[in-house]
Parts: sequence; C-alpha cells; structure tokens
Amino acid sequence: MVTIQTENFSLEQIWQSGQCFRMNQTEKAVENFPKGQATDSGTGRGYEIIAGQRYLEAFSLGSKCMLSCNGEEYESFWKGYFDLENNYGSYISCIDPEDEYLLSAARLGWGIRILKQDLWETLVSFLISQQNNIVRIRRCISNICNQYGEKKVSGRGKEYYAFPGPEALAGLHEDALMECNLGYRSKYVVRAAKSVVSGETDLSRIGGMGYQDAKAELLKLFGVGEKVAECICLFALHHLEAFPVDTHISQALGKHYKKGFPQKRYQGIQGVMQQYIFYYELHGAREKD
DNA sequence: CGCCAGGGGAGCT
DNA sequence: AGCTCCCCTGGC
Repeated sequence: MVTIQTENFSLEQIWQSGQCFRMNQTEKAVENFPKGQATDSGTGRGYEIIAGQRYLEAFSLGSKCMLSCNGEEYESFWKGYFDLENNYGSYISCIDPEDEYLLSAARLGWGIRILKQDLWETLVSFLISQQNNIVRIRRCISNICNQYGEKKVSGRGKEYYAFPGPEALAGLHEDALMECNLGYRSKYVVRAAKSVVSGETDLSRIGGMGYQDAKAELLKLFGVGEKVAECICLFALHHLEAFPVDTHISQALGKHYKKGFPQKRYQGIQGVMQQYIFYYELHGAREKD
C-alpha cells in the first residue's frame, strides 16, 4: 500500500475525463482500505484500474490517495502512469487571466491528469470510440478483454483480464469482434492487429517518434483519422501538443473561441487545456447559448 | 416498429 | 476543405 499526497490530482476527475476505459468506480475497493477513513470523506470513492497486465485499486480521500501497490511498483509504473512527475498547477497558471471560460474549466477540472497509457491499448480503445458513447466503449473493451485477454489474479485475490496483445487478435476474421459489440469497428481493430503483427506498423518505433511523425504514422492505419490519432498521441504517447477535436470540443470552440483556440499561447500544452474544456463541457454547469 | 444519435472515417469532388 | 455516405447498437 502506498499513500500519496499530491496536488492537482483527482481520481474522480480522471475517471470522468474518459481517457481510460478500464478504470471503474467500485464499492469493493473501499473495504480494502482502513475503516473510518473510507467513509468520512464525502468524495471518498474506490476505483479499480487495469492497465496492460496490471491491476490497481485506488482510493482517494481528501488530498490523500491510497494505492494498492508497493513502493517499487509505484515508482516504476503507477507514478508515471498518472503523470505525477508533472506539476499541473503550473499548466493552469499559464492560462490567460482574461480567459474566463478556460479559467472556469480548469477550476472545475483541477485534478485531471493526462495518463500515460499503453499504445496498443489506446489505439484499440479509440478505434472503438468513433460514433460511440463512453458507456458502450467501456463495455466493448471489457468484452474483448474477457474473451481474448489473459485471466490474471491480483495480489489481493481479485480476478481480472489483461488487455489482449495484437497477436491475440491478428488471426481473427475481420467481423469476429462483432460478438464483442464492436459493430462495424470490428474490422478496424482486427486490421490494426494484423498490421502490428506483420511488422507493417511498429508501435515501439512510433513510441519513440515526435508528435508530428507519430501522428502521421498512426493516420496510415485503417480506421484512424485525425481525431483518433490526436487522442492516441495525447493519451498514450503523452504528446501534450496534441489537441483532439471531437463534436463537443468543436461546439465549445465555436461558442467561446470564434477566432479559433489560441494554439500559440498554449504551445506544447494544448492537450491539457483540451482536457479541461472537454471535462467542463461534459460535467460542468451548462449555460444557455 | 421506425427513427436517430453516439467523443468519426473513407471516399469522393 | 467540404461534402456524402457509411457502419452498428441502444434508447426512445
């Protein structure tokens, strides 16, 4: 068990930000944490997170957060996964003091982090995300993992399914994943798996590329367009200059940035701002048009 | 049952 | 760049 105390970190906000489709709120996790502490915080909630082969239970309590891993796992993996090395307060302080909208967005989403997720997993997740809603995306991914992922048991005895690697999906018929509820997106995922296994797409090479090159490489994949490529760059490769524009962001930009979003002012950290805006649009107070 | 939207993308012009 | 048309599932 590791207890961390970090500013600008909120599991709830990260969960709601929808970058990770294998993070869930859970009641069970609460039982695993010290009694008393778990219940007195109104915001206290447990989460379970599956990342690649790993499983983590996490519980936040005020400014503290408890993680069901040991110090070594925390230092070598989860610290980086949650991007706890970076100071998001400094990103927020970059915001134009005259930009009331963005200030409000950051005020609401103060605890969001840009996760550093596995590239393959993120690629598949966002291939599935197109023309799809978050609840169903979660179910799709859960189905794929249950069917094709390796069954594992956590140190605390919890069973879970790891995310299947590309080799586990490459042999499938293009429509095989319709059983997992992917619909027409099935062939995107299977083709991507084939491409990776054949060596046509080299994920580790893409992982070493800069933003522009990585994006260009991802765009070659069938089913990957502008928006999905940006999401992968941001949520897996941690290129913070990536700025995914989906329908929500597009609407928000039209409403609040008629002259366009000030990309130059936020050069290199646009992705962080995008997340504040996205979160604000989905979970913030709605205003009239 | 029909209709339509859900964090796009491909394939045209 | 801006259009169609496309695909599937779930909710109404």
